[in-house]
Amino acid sequence: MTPKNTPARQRILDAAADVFASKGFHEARMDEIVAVSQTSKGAVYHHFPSKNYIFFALIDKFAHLLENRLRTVIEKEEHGLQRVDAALKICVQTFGQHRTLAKIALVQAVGLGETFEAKRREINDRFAGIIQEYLDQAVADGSIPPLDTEIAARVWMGALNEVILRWIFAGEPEPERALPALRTLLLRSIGMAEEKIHQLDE
Amino acid sequence: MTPKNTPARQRILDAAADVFASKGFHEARMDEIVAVSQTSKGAVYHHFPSKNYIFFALIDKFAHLLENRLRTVIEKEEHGLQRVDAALKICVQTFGQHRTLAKIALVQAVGLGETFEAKRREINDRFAGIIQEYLDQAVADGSIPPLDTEIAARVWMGALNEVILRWIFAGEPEPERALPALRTLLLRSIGMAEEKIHQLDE
DNA sequence: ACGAAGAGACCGACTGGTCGGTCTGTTTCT
DNA sequence: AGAAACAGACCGACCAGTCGGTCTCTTCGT
Repeated sequence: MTPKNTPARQRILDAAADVFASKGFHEARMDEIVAVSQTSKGAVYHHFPSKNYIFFALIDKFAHLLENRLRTVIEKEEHGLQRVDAALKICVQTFGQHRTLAKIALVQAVGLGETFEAKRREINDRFAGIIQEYLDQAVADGSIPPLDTEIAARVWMGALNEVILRWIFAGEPEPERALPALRTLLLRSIGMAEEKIHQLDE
Repeated sequence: MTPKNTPARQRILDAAADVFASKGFHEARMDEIVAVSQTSKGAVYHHFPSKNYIFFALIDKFAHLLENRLRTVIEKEEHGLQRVDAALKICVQTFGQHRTLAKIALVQAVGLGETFEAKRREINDRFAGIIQEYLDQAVADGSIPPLDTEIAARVWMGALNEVILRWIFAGEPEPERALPALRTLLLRSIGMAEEKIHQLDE
């Protein structure tokens, strides 16, 4: 079972998120997490077995949150087009609500050792898989012309990733502003008819 | 002036590239670079002031190589469409020829401290700028409809990045195979007319 | 021609600060 | 009382970088 959330435990997680997000995994010092969380070395190691574990926990938490939201929102919509729109919106919204976790998952989790990389790839692939799944449906029901959905899924992930990243670092363009442009670009890329795309703009 | 290339110096750089690429910056041990390069601690620190410096040097080298090739190849072509095609090709080709450097630049350089991140962003922004520049030209000469070229440039970078990354880690799909699909997706995304895109397929 | 003197490449044992993690209490619940 | 939660002093592995020294190779005075 997942461990219960004592207030201290939560404070530690929040502190860790802040420190990891701003310093990166290696530069983050356990002592700083201790300081920011206003607890102690003892408390931290009472609740968590290691630095790695805390980092993993944060990433996992975010990945699950995003995946659940995505699946929920997507299943609610009927047609491929609305699904895409809803999915993009919920992604941007979730990243927006959790900037620090987003930064950890997208930036700080990259370039660590093989152990971390495996985890990261696994999550990455799962999301690419989700996108591909729905693209395949869209092809099957004739909403879009046939295409290499594997590549398309990667292209979409990369694009979204980059736009979010840009916002995390530069603070602009705001996702809410970038979203329509992004949506148009992505839908066009898979050959969606121009009229259909503009249906969403009402 | 740039330091002259003694054989030892070059061996150290090559070794560093291998070790950094496979282990990441922090996990890479100077002792391993020493071992792989078949030199010694003294030799390494005789040629380079620090671990950071070597890492920077490798990234810079690759970024300049890529930028030069890009500019050369692009200027050689007349029309927007051919330029895009040539640019994509040379990117993929360059990444392909330098897998280890590519991995360092795209993966291992992420999530290090503020110092590294600044450098990385600077390079990233420069490339995004290049893409945007040519997209703006294409809009100006009427090859494509008006659009938010800043977002479009980021989308392109992200997409290319992700596809290359996927290949670096999974070994497939081969860029040569992925390239046509990628090209079609990207050109469609900016509203290039379908007939024009297919002109490239002859 | 040739040896001394210098320069620069290179070697590797060693060091010293750093930081994740532990351990011995102390306090606070139940 | 007993256990869980917490505090913080302390440990010791680890590793980037140092430093005294060696080994060529060139240069130059005689």
